[in-house]
Amino acid sequence: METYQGDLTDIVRASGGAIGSSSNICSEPPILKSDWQFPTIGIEEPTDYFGDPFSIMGDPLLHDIDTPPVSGFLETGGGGGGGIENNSIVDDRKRPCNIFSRMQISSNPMGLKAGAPMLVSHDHRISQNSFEGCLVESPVQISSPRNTGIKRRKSQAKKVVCIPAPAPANSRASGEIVPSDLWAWRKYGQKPIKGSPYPRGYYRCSSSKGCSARKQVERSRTDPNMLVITYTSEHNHPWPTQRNALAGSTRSQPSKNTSSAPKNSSTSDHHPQKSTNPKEINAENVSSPVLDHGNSTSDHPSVKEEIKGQDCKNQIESVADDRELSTEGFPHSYKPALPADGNHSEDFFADLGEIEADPLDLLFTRGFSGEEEHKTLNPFSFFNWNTSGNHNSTSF
DNA sequence: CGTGTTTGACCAGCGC
DNA sequence: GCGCTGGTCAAACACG
Repeated sequence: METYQGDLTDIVRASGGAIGSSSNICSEPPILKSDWQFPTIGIEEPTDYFGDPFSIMGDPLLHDIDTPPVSGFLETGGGGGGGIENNSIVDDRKRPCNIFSRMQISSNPMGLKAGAPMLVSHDHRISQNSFEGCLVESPVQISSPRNTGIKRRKSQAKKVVCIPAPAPANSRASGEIVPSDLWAWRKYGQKPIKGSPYPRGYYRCSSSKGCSARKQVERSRTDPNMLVITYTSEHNHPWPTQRNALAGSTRSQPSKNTSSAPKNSSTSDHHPQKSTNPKEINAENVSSPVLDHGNSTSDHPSVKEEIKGQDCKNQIESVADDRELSTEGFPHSYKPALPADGNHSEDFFADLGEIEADPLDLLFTRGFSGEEEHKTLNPFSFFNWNTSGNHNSTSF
């Protein structure tokens, strides 16, 4: 459970454009809508542990939960693909503390087991306002077998987000997709998944040493253009003021990797290989820091709701309709768990500015071209994150 | 030196 | 209980 802030954000971002397009969401590059506006939910104070800005918000999902929507909720067994397998989360969701409770379970984005039940919730509050797309929540315990007592598959809560693979811009030459987010992620493993031509990459938050936030990135089996990101655990720290991860990350070309790349190449996964370039790194990380806590609101973009076993693409489409994401895919309501002072945001983004091609960059600069500068400078303004909870800043 | 990626091996959960 | 599979570790290596 951790904050998925950033991650989701990224996702959103990545998917954002896609969302706009109906059918080809996955393949098409994000399209920015000038008229799009973030939802004006005024989340003002991040809170909850980990600074979940959304903590203050009621659990949108609960609503759904209470009212069993279409399909049952999924409970992820943790295991298999994305962990979206079982259903049983409901109770947990109601828990205030459970971030995942806020999340929605998406259908099997990955095209995982057909039988796997997925939870879908449509909370308009979320979906429309926050972009939460389809998050899958599964009770997952964060576990690291070797580490402390976290158990692996069993009950870890997971959030699954399906997002369109980042457009070429974010992708590497190799074609790898690199969604980016503000959180620093370090890849600690990659494994081929049975039944899927694409390998799954395992990432852990490197923004903070103690952070247990993890995410899994893999391509959708059904739609290679879609990336399925599964978040596990929450960030135990606010959000990276600095991207430490970037430090060593810059490998323009994995030397070894190059060689190794080929291995992966087989998988053709985009995400898994993060690249060396900070940019790439960012890109890879699908989520955005901000969103994490978030609820999943940030996810929306790609997130689809898999109701009825539709595959991601379909889901996404539906989502797109509902939510008109910004091109960026930022969650409307999402607010980063930043320190109250606005300075951080600036600094933070300032750094971002350094990253070329950074999705964020694009968002703030290109995407919103024509907008007021301050917006560009202050990303949060987009989200109405001002303490005042303004709505306007969000309008693009 | 710090951080990231790659990759094989290990371990545990799960299904039969 | 066994085998399969997924998740994580840790060594080796690369980059700035």
